[in-house]
Amino acid sequence: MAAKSKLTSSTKPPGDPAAFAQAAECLKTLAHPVRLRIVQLLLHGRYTVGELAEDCGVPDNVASEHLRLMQRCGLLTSERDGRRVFYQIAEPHLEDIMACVTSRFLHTGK
Amino acid sequence: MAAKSKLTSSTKPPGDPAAFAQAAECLKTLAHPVRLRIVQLLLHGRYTVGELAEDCGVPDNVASEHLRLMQRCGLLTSERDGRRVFYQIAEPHLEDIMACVTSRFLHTGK
DNA sequence: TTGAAATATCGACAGTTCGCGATATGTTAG
DNA sequence: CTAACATATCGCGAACTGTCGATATTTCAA
Repeated sequence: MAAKSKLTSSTKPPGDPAAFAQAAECLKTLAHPVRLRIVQLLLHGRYTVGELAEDCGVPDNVASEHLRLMQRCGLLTSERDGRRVFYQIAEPHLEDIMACVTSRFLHTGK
Repeated sequence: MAAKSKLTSSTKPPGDPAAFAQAAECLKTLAHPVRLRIVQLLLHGRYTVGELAEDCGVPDNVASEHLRLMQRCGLLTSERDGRRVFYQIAEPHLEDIMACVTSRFLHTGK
């Protein structure tokens, strides 16, 4: 049964490769300056595509694509109101993750 | 002075674009299945390049490149011991972020 | 010294991502 | 109806990423 020598590990945490793949995809979706900013904004209020685009300094269609990406990933949901579309946070853990990111990079804490 | 109408926001969180760019780069570095697994392992113990490579199911040189990426980003540091090289966590916030990721994707909690 | 082990580096390739311009869809007003 | 507005989608090209094979470096052992 070939007991592979365990050199340094005391106990290795279990890790389902598929779960890591999924987590990586989700993080990759988040790992973009504009998308991070969008998430931060949506955690604090309700915004239309155009408002998000303007704040981020990108054209509307670019913002729309970022939003679609995050929606496909399950991070956001959208809701139409007349001609406008409002996006909102769908994944509760985004708040925790953004808190980590914020406390590290935008030492907004304090 | 064109007071731009604030439609939906109550108060927008401040956001330094450069900070978001840096955060995004850091997250992007983390956003890879192998690198996530490596970080998880290093949070629990001390491993050589070869051990990490074997656990992740990738050739040694590939693991080495992933480690170098994370080192360049400031996430890890390395320490030589004979022919082996041990990597370790350099960025304290990695523990928090991995906790978020773990609780979402590897509901190892409970 | 020579050889083998552990890790690192390099060049090249396929695959992906990003942002753009143009166009398409959907909605409201006149 | 038509026109204007808000958002979404498509195709393209430039830039980047991940992986591989081959080679280089460092270290130990005999």
